[in-house]
Amino acid sequence: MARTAAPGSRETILTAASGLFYVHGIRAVGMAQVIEAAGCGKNLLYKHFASKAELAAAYLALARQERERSTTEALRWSADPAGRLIALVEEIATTVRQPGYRGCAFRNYLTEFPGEDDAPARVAHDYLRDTRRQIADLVAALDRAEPDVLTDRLCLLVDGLYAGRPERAQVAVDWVTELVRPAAGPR
Amino acid sequence: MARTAAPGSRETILTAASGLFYVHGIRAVGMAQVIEAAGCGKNLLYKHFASKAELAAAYLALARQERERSTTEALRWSADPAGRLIALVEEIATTVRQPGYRGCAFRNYLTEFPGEDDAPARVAHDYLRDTRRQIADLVAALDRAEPDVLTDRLCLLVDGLYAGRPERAQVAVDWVTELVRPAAGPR
DNA sequence: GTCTATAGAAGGATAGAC
DNA sequence: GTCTATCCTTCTATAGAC
Repeated sequence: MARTAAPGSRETILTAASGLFYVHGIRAVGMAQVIEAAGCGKNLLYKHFASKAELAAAYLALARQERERSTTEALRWSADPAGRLIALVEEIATTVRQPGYRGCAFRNYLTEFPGEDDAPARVAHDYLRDTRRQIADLVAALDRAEPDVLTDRLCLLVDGLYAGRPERAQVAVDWVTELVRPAAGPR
Repeated sequence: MARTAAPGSRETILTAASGLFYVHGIRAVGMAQVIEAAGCGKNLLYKHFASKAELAAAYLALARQERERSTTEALRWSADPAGRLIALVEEIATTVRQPGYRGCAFRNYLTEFPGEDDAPARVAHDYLRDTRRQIADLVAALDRAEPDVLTDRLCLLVDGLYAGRPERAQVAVDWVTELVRPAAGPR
């Protein structure tokens, strides 16, 4: 019988690539670097990922999975829409405060590859569209007047939170709390 | 006799490079592309700019000049701090709404070259620091309680405005107006 | 023998720099 | 124009597990 394929080699490569891509940017990282970090041969990498674009798409897809896992976990303890919106922003604030934080992977990709319409760009655009829709749905559930304005404001705030410094994370959380619980008492 | 250097050749090259850098990103544009767009020889480019990093630094310095020209022009008609803050954000909103808008050049650079500490990175960091300080100064002039919180909120809002879609530009302007003129009547 | 893996050479394009 | 270097990708050669 033939030699069995190494299990988990795809994950090993993808994990190595993800770390490098996020820290240094995708354009700055060469395939040789990924291969060295993964400790595999070139053939194996190209067997799992036909091109660098596909590897980048897989990197973003994995990032989405991790983001969604964190988000659903954060939303687990809040039942009402206002609490869920606060938890949503709190989770992003926690992410932003992490030591190695280097921006949103999806927004970073679209900045690194502007105007492109390949597989990773679609993953990035889909993620941004879906997360904004999630905010819109929660705002709609708040049953307030002018939900569109509040949705836009929260999206603006989230975009600023992702882009900004960790020092402003708490300010964003406090602000959202104030916005979705207007009569919540002193801040 | 030797031929005299073409006057304005530096500006021609820098203008060509700036357009390409902003639209496609700096990493995506090669020096050959800049040379072709500028319609000059390679030697002339390297006479004016010793390296691509220097050309990128000049591109960002030019972008800063243009931003500051627009900003001072926008602030010209407002004397009070609140009006100036609104005008500041209105000017950014106008920029964001322009057809070819592709993000803030300085923030884009820092995303394309993370962790770098070269000449263009310094230009970018200086610009961000100074613009944030400008907001802080205007907020201080408002003479309100908790100026730091309002400053952070405005910076958050501005970051979100730069990062987001043009459709949200008006929302940002309205929000700032509400923030700095709390009793300004119906929106 | 057969399959998978690594390692390295080589293709072809393009990069920045002189 | 040229030089060197590096990019992504492919192909070849070899070693090891079944």
